[in-house]
Amino acid sequence: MSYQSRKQIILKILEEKGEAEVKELAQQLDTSEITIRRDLGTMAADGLLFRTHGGAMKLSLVNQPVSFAQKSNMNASQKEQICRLAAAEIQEGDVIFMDCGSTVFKLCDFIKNKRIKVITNSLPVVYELMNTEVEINLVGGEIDKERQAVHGAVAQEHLLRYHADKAFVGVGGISVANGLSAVSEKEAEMTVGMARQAKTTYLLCDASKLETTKYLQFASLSLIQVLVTDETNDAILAPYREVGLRVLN
Amino acid sequence: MSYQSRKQIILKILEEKGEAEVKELAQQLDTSEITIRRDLGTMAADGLLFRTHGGAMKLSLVNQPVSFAQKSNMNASQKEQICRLAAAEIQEGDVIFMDCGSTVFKLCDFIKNKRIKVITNSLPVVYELMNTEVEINLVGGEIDKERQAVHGAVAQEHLLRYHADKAFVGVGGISVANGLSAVSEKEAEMTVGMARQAKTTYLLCDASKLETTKYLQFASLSLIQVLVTDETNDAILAPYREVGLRVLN
DNA sequence: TTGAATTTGATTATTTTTGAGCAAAATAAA
DNA sequence: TTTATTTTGCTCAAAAATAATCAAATTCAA
Repeated sequence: MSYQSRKQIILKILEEKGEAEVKELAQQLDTSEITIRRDLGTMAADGLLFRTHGGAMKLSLVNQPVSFAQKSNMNASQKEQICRLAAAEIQEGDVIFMDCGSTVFKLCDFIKNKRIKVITNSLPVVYELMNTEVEINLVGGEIDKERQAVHGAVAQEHLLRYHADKAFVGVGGISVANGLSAVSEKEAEMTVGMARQAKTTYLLCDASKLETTKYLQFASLSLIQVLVTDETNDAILAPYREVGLRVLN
Repeated sequence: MSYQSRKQIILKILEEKGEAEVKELAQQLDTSEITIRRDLGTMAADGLLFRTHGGAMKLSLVNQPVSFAQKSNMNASQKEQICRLAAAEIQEGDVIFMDCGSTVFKLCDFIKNKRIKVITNSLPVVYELMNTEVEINLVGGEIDKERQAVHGAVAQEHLLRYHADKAFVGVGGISVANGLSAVSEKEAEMTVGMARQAKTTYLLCDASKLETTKYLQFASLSLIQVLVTDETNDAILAPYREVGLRVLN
């Protein structure tokens, strides 16, 4: 049996079991341990597996990339509903902004198969869309590790280069009286930046944020054009409609 | 039986079984082993199959695309040695460029605990440094999914805003006669951009790339100041020293 | 038919692959 | 830590596969 054949079998075994020992492989492939060791050596050099003492492991078990654990599992069903509504607004060929909020992140699931261009400052969004049809443009600048996103002056200037059909943004709080508010200046800055460069700005906002105000009030309601929410109580939504907002729910 | 008829049968057998041995084929086609070897040789040259020792395999079994993760694990120990040398050059407080090569990526392991600032266009580098002390600045622009990196005109302009103490870059090939060469215009552009904005440019280059030239020749040796390599043969390295390069090995 | 070109097979030399033994290194155990 | 065990890397030799060379057989075209 040739090296190539053994290689296929070893990879298959690793794929199934995750790891394997030299002895075990030698027995299964009916060859000597030294041959297996040599095989594992070259395969490790080719980056096909991770060599351990006494055996080998599947690569993905060793160097798994940072997983972007999103807080997006909170209120998952509400967020999904909001994103379903938002995604329905997106046309093939659109250029859209997506900011770094957890609700906006969920939108990824609904646009993976659309042929659109996404401009974002959110690393989880980039990661999520990496293996899809979507073209991605990443905002450059300093990375805010806490938010897993790019913020700052250079990021703002980067935004100015682009114009998009739609911007999808999140927010800390929204109220008819006080407009939009945020918990972070950075996020507020990015929200404003994207909204200014987009024809239409969609605010994705679950019911718990309606009629709340966070510490930083940063823009009036006129910054956005569409409010997408899971709130069903028309008494709460009516005032937003009255000031000219389109409301999707 | 003619070569053409044997060729059809061999291809059919490979299609069914995935692989076959010379002996086995000689028996089935009622001919000598040397003839089969000759057949397999020409067929492999024509790209119809993959030649193994003792036989042949179907191409689809062998030609799997190599991912970035695999590339970065190829020749891992050489790359580690190179990166250890490179990392020793980095001082606390430095601002450094890192490009999107797989050798440069390995440098991440050695700088995680340094208090430095990294400017990069490589997403794997960003992910790898996300949970470390390192401050990260991400080059903005269009994402090249194949290379998992940012490239293009906007990325170039982004680079111009920054100056760094050191740039750590990879390359497709390097030779005293032809200078630096690459397999992709995008990578070459980024390499030049980083080198121009850095006081000192370090080329991380494993021995296999020394004295090779890839299809795109994009800069002379004067672009870089330091060559970091695992090559130990001074006869090969001497010419680089003679033209004024500092060589670390 | 003749003769040139091609294909095939045999023989030998070279290369590649494999396995064994032993010292060095790494891991586990005390 | 020290000691014992396992695993590995190394060199060398045997075996297998291959390449190279040359001769025989076949094919093809006048």
